[in-house]
Amino acid sequence: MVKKSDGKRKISESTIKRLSLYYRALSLLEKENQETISSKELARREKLTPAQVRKDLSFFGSFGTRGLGYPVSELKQQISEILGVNRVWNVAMVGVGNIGSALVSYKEFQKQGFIIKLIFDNDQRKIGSNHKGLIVSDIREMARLLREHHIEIVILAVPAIVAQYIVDEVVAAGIKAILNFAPINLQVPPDVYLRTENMSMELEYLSFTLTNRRPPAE
Amino acid sequence: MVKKSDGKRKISESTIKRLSLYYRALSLLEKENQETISSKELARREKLTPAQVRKDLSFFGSFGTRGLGYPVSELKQQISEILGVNRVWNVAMVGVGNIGSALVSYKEFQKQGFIIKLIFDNDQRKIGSNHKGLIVSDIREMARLLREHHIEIVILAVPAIVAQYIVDEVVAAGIKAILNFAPINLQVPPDVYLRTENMSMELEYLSFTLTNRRPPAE
DNA sequence: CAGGGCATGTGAAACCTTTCACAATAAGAA
DNA sequence: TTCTTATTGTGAAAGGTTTCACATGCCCTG
Ligand SMILES: NC(=O)c1ccc[n+]([C@@H]2O[C@H](COP(=O)([O-])OP(=O)(O)OC[C@H]3O[C@@H](n4cnc5c(N)ncnc54)[C@H](O)[C@@H]3O)[C@@H](O)[C@H]2O)c1
Ligand SMILES: NC(=O)c1ccc[n+]([C@@H]2O[C@H](COP(=O)([O-])OP(=O)(O)OC[C@H]3O[C@@H](n4cnc5c(N)ncnc54)[C@H](O)[C@@H]3O)[C@@H](O)[C@H]2O)c1
Repeated sequence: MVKKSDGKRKISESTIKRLSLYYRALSLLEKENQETISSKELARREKLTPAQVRKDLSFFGSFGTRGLGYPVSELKQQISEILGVNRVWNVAMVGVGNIGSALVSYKEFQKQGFIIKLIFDNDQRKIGSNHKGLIVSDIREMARLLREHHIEIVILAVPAIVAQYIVDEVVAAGIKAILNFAPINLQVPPDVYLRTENMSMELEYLSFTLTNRRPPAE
Repeated sequence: MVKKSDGKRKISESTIKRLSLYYRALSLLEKENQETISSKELARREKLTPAQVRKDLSFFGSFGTRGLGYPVSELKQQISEILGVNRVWNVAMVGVGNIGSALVSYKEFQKQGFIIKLIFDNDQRKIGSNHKGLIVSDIREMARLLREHHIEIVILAVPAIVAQYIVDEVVAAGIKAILNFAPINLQVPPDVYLRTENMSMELEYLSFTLTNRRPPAE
């Protein structure tokens, strides 16, 4: 039994992120041919609590069997439907510099169904060159190409200074989902989903914990 | 007046992450020679609420002036002390592949005081080669070199399959802070701070929102 | 086919975070 | 100096998330 019809469930960001963790864990378990898994064991593997695992899953349905646990393959399939990763997403990369090229070369994204179809830059020396089988397109062709190739997700790896400008173009081209790597707060209309990956923030978080940690046993 | 002595304040992860945002915003404001900023304006710039900004800052002290706002340079300085970014951190990178090289080439980290001093790999073809002025060291020398160069933070950019093994070595070498890019849940002792940057999770989050978004006006 | 054991699913409680709302108060005007 | 205006700093309220605890119910054994 899967809850589908009640369209106004408010699922929290943390629940969705944990679904990603469950999905990854279940993929590994499936490879190991394990047939079922308990919330306890799944929690242990992802450093969570069993109650949290059960509560998260319960928002979407009842997938387990009392006394036994969850069927690995079936639950994985269910979560893939919830996350929308049971399909292929057409992705474009904008900015083929250090981080942009690294991401284009990363095969895991493709394996997970995020297929980078187009890559853009404004550097004449890069336009036309080949990156892992993809030809760098001119940024001036972006709006047209995004539409023609039915791109649904854009990854932004351009300098922060031009990021807002590019976002405006991307939004104007009808894109509704953007993953941004520039360390800047970008403005988008409410129907566009934006996630910003901020690596400096993670380093600063480590810096904070190192700085403010309890002094080692006085 | 700065709260310093009360050592058991529990500061939430989200507050710390927002401090990073404030810090970045204040750096920009300082460059624009703005002298003061209100919680209202700071909130607007980072898409937060004024109350949140004030509450966050109030955990650490009273930095503002009623009726006027916060002094930009002074607040920036205070936050840099809180985050521990008013100093230099010695960093090592393990794994000089796609993402590792991209991060080593990224000058912003150095500018922020996170200085990559050492880079490691186990690939004989890479060991000894030059990346942005740094020579790739043999992973077998890691424990010794980490100590000799007083490294405090390690960035992990190795394949997931070897990540736990490397973490164990890094921990054995006395490192207390690790930023991990491998999509795997790593085990560390309680006195070691680990942050994992999971880009697939962000793409899956976008996939979820695109899949489950309210259908556009029926 | 009955009973014990085990793990789910879930309200309720506990806990944590954000927002509200206003007294306090500094700056600048008059 | 006193008044006006603006904005902080912060308890209290509201809202959200996690954990607890247990009834429920399926599996497996005998
Ligand atoms: N390199 C990293 O490890 C890293 C880490 C965290 C964040 N970032 C962020 O990611 C972004 C890219 O970083 P990078 O190191 O790859 O920089 P980079 O300079 O190597 O790459 C940026 C690319 O964007 C292209 N570009 C510039 N303006 C453009 C435009 N108007 N249209 C299209 N393309 C344009 C450039 O030609 C270049 O190829 C930056 O915002 C940076 O802050 C990078
Ligand atoms: N490339 C990306 O965009 C990207 C994105 C997200 C996550 N990641 C993760 O980051 C990690 C690195 O990815 P990548 O694309 O750079 O891979 P890569 O294969 O290009 O680089 C990995 C590097 O680690 C080195 N290495 C392997 N075993 C080692 C060992 N035992 N000791 C020292 N070095 C060792 C390899 O020689 C190689 O240089 C992976 O875990 C990947 O899942 C990468």
